[in-house]
Amino acid sequence: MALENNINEKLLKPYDPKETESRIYKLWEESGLFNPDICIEKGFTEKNAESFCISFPPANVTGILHMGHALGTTIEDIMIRYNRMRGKRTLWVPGTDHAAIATQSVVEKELLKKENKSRYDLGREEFLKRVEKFADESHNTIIGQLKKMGSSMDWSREAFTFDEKRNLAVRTAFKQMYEDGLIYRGLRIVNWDPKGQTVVSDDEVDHKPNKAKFYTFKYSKDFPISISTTRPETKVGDTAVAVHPDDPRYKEFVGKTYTIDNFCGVKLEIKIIADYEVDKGFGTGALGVTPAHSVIDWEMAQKNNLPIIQVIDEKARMMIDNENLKGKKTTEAREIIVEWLKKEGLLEKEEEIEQNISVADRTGGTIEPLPKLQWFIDVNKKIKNRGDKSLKELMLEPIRDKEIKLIPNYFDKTYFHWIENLRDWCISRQIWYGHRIPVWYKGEEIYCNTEAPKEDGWIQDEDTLDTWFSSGLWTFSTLGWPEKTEDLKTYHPTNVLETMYDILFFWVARMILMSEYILGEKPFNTVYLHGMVKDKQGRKMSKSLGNGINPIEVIEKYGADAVRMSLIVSKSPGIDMRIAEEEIKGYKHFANKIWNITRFVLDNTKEIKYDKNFENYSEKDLDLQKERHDLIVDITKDMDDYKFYIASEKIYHYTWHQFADIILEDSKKIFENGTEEEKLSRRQFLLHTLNKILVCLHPFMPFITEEIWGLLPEKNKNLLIVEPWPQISRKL
RNA sequence: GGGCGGUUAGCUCAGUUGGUAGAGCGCUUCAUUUACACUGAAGAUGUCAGGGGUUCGAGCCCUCUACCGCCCACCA
Repeated sequence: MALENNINEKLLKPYDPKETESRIYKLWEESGLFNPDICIEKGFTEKNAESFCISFPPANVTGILHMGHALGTTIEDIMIRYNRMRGKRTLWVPGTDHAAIATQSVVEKELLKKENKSRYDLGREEFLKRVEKFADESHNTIIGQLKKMGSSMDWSREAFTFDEKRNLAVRTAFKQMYEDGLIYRGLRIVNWDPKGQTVVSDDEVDHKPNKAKFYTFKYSKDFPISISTTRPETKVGDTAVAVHPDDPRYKEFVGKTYTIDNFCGVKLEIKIIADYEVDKGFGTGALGVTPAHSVIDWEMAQKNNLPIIQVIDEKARMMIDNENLKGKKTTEAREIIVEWLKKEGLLEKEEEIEQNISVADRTGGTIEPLPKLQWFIDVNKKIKNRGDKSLKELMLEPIRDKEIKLIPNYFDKTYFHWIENLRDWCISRQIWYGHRIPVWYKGEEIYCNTEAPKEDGWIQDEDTLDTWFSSGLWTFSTLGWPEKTEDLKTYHPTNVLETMYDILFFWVARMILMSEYILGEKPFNTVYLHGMVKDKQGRKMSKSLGNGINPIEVIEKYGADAVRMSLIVSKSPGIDMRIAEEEIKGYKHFANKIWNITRFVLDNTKEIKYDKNFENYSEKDLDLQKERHDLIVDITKDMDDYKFYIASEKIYHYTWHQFADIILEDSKKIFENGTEEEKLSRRQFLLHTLNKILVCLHPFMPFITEEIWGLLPEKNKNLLIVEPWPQISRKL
């Protein structure tokens, strides 16, 4: 009897993921089973089943997905598929993020490169059209990529951080915070990015090491105190010199004011003040106070009632009324002033030092601290209907009280540290792509609401919101808030938030803030933080190094199942991982192994009918059954503990090195020399074990397992995605 | 400056409540078409970074040190 007639011809050839995966994904989509409502409708999920929900971290519409996205998506899909198989009412909400500044920067860069134009050349309306077109294209690419990874997301609930519903959520949240006095407008020294022409928050500033010249000089020959600086050009804006109150060298001068008639052509009034912030041991122990261009100096100016003179404008050019300096770039002005100091014999010392310079993380522009009127969220104000707690406390408490569990838990400490140092969050941006601030002005009057005022003459604030404001609402804005929807009731708080550790502050903290403040509940129970995907040598994958692995390319080559396994097996949470193509290739071999296991099992069991409840196992097979049962108990526990890296390795090891290498080899002997009872027992065992392997492996390798599931001879079988996970006794 | 993490086989990493050191890849030898060569069998490889302590017993707990990595702050 020829083999070919009895088992599917597909199995005679090596497993072909490329042919299989798109077909299987389509099958799933057509079944509708990614949608929990349909699972209930079709009877796969109990209506009152416990819910399990993950909000997919909305992917930035800035281009294509990278390996990090592939990792996160895989981990989440594993959790979703596992919980769906456990019978839970399981929802994975997909979405994308408009990513305001990130997306705008990408489009601006392209515009400059291709057309040599700035956004101002196009104007707000035309520029926004370009951004939207780009965002739309990126969105489509991203959705396609997520499907290729096998993500079992409920596409009917897809959301975008900048669609109509989310925009309403943003306006509603803003209004509520404004009315509670948590959002206020204030004049502050902010991080101004001259390149992006916008303010950025403290979290969006990176520090880069930089060699700088450190100059020590006096404002004039008669001035009693020398000061030091790396930025002489700001010194034309000085209004004081601060010294330590206990510094004997300068005590006698404190309180006096000196007039310098000519400091590089500028007249200065310098008051000598005492402040404990000053470090006696640094430089000359005296600090030239520039209130308009330094945060600490600004604070000193407030305390001492000093005049504030802005000398640098938004384009990082000198705005002081002086013919030598006006309109000059800060770097040019620096040279002019240093030359002048040299000429006048005022420069005492010039040394090279290592310092850090602040740059905007998206544009790379050098941050210029400037005083500006911006919108802030007050993190310290007590909130009446939240038990007089501040936003800071609302963010801190769920983590401190273990109501939200971080995996790995050592991130708790990092989180606390960040909260302790948290200052008011600047939420207004001068970029164009984003949620417009729902505030209108008419003369001195200010109006804040979700809709524009009806009367004429009101002008809306030009600014847009920090992108993290809308992402902060994500766990509940995706479930329909501000409407009181069924979804919101059923799925919030969500169960798990899975993301990379680098946005713990940007995003995770902001979600806790928003959910605790607006809904009075946590946004999720567990935060699973994954590490960064690096190349074989441990370097960050980047375009400039050209060492990135494109997930889609490797999926084409080795299959999504193999890519998923390579990202999961023995890769612990929170820890950066290295990935090499050979490793992915290894799991393609594994897929083929499973394929051939199936071929062997089906070929050797075609005489019998699979009996799920078969009981007459031989003694040997009872031992094997026990071993298999113990393994499933183990794996189930690992899955419940979020230890996918261990569970996946165990099932891999069992499949290849126990089932294939030992049990299948042993079966050949039984089929040759065994009794009829032994043969029947083993045949039933093989079929039963193959079934269990497919089930347990499904969350990790969904495509091949579903494909084989469909090739098994049993009739009336449901899709594997809704096959119940094995029931195990928890007694042991 | 403050904080966090790491150091285990040649490489990449696991190692549950303390109880005889593990996996994958690689390497050596053998098997040569057997469900699978995208294969199988056998094998070699460790001062668990170092010192000290607790314990009957430490890779794991405590303590000190060294080195690597990351985060936050930032001295003008």
